[in-house]
Amino acid sequence: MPDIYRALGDPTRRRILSMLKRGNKTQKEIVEAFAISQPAIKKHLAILLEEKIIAQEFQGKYRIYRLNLDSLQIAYNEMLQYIGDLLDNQLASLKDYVEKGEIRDE
Amino acid sequence: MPDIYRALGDPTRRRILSMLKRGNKTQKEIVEAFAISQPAIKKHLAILLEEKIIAQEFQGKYRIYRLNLDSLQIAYNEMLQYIGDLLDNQLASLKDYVEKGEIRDE
DNA sequence: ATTATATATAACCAATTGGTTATATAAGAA
DNA sequence: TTCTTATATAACCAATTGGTTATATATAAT
Repeated sequence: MPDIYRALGDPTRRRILSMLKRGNKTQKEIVEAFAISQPAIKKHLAILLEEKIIAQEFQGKYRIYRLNLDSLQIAYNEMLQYIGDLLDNQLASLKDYVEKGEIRDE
Repeated sequence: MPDIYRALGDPTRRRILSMLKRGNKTQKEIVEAFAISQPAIKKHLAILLEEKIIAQEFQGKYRIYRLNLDSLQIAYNEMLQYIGDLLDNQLASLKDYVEKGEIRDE
């Protein structure tokens, strides 16, 4: 199982995910957006890949990274559920409700 | 700021929180529920305290631990917001909606 | 006062993390 | 082919983590 806590447990990794939210990026583009070295970024990407939060595409000498929305969604649901339970939050069930389509905004 | 990812990043700590959900516990009770040593549990509790996810009460020779629901709620909201944004999830705003009281189930 | 119990602390260990610099490899451009 | 660029890998480092055992301290009970 992907460990979402590990994946999101670092602020640099969270910033990388936010970048990818706004569009797929090559490793070079990501490296340039940060003040740390290429190998350091590479390690963060490796962890995000390992936890299946992002995916990689090979295109010539480039590596193109994108969010893996499916597994993010699954991880999100689990966290929502776990912390929601701790808080006796009805949001988790409300969420199911929304997802089943009973509430639509379109 | 409390680091919720650090706090929840370990399965033993998540189990401790689930225990505390069902009622306040002394350190001894927590130790007895796990197969690891008292100092190991102590360290987990120290991290949870540090991140303000739990609170401690001194009662004679006992230490009584309880969930800190306030900071859990804040951390929860932040995570909800952050990951929700990544997913273009309307849940965050829906959540505000619920919290403002426009939806009631009682 | 002694003993038992709950918690705290110290010292240690192996693995992981987040960074570095230096260098190798792969692909594209001149 | 040579040069440049993008990525990968290796070796290193300090700090953190998650565990251990042994021991100290504080409180309560006999």
